[in-house]
Amino acid sequence: MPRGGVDPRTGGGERRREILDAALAIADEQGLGAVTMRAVAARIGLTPMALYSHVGGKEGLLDGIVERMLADLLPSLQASGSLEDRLRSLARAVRGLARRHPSAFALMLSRPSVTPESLRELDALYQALLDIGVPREHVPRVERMLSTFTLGFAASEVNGRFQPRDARTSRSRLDPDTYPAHAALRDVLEQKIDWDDEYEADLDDLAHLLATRWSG
Amino acid sequence: MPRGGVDPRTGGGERRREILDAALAIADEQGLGAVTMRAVAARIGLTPMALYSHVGGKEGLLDGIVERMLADLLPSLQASGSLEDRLRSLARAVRGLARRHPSAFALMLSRPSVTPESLRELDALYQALLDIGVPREHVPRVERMLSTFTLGFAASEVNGRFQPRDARTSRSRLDPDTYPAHAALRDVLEQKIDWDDEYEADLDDLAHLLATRWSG
DNA sequence: ACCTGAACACCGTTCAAGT
DNA sequence: ACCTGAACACCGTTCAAGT
Repeated sequence: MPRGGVDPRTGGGERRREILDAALAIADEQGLGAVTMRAVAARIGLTPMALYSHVGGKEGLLDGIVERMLADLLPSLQASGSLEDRLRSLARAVRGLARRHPSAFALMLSRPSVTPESLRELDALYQALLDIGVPREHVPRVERMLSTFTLGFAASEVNGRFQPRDARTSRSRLDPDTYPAHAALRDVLEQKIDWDDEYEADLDDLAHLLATRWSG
Repeated sequence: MPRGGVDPRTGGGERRREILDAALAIADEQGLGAVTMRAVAARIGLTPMALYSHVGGKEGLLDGIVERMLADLLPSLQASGSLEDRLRSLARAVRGLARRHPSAFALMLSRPSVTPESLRELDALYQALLDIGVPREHVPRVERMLSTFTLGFAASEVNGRFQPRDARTSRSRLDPDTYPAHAALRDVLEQKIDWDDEYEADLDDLAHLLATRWSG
């Protein structure tokens, strides 16, 4: 084992960045399944084996993709405005990230992020929650709750979990006896959904929660 | 194309169930990556090609795994007690499902579920939200918000997103100048987290939201 | 330090054939 | 209807070798 050497999974360098950008581009164009050591290498004119010293292997390659995506969120942290505006700005940035990288975004919910960039983002979130008045001992938990919802919504949207393939047609033809609530909500369920509006309404609800939970 | 035939991806039968159970068992024992057409076939003494008439291919196999997991949630719907108790019971069942099938659970966030079982679960949820007093036009959105959080929390927990590999050691050694909020929360961040407690606290928050949002 | 080339043990899936 | 067997075009990774 290369004990004294540089960790092959995190070693910096331009080549590493070039590799990760190629992997992300392939994911965007052809899906995560097309992100292959061979395909990534070919896109930048290398042999598959050349990647190993830069990303360590397939798993390291996927970790690196998450790292690159998180870097995209940094600018939204410098947004000005009220605290709530900055939280909303970050939440919107997460959703925008999911729409830019719909296939790769799934990785965000499955891999812990411990890069310096993500920690800075986390720190800004902690500070915002403290300033809003969330009790110290609840701050990490509330951050996890908000990030879980934010990531989960974006992932659900881009993965199509919210849009069953035959939703509008079959949902209206459900048997009212076995699915009474569907029948009662039939007109609501047949409405076309604007996901921008839905997301903003969810953020309103969460802001309401933060505003009322520890004030009464 | 077999236009008049039975859809190969949804065709019932004991063999299909046997195949899906084998796939889920392999996912539980060796991870989702080990769920291979060849491995699943071998476990029940078949040739890989024999699976195609029952699940339609690799994608259909993964859809089937979701179908089998959702079936596990049904019993929790018959729970008695108050409406809030039944919602909490379902939320706990989702988390329990994730812990029984940590590897396969990731599929739940990426695939829309339109099987009859999942629709019945959805119907019960709609009814509960209506009874609680959520306005008709908000019910589908609130259901999506709650299910997104519930699935996202369970997925984050079992995937390790909440537990960065070197969390307790490195988090306490962060530079206070670049990570001021982490420094301010240092004692809180060093506490050991009980995920049962955290989940219940989150459910309390969401119940608070439902109780206050449309009453004032 | 960085990269290549050949080889190994795997994949999912098509196709023609059996009963 | 259900299953098999051989074949095809892929994978990630090891290893020995080059510069």
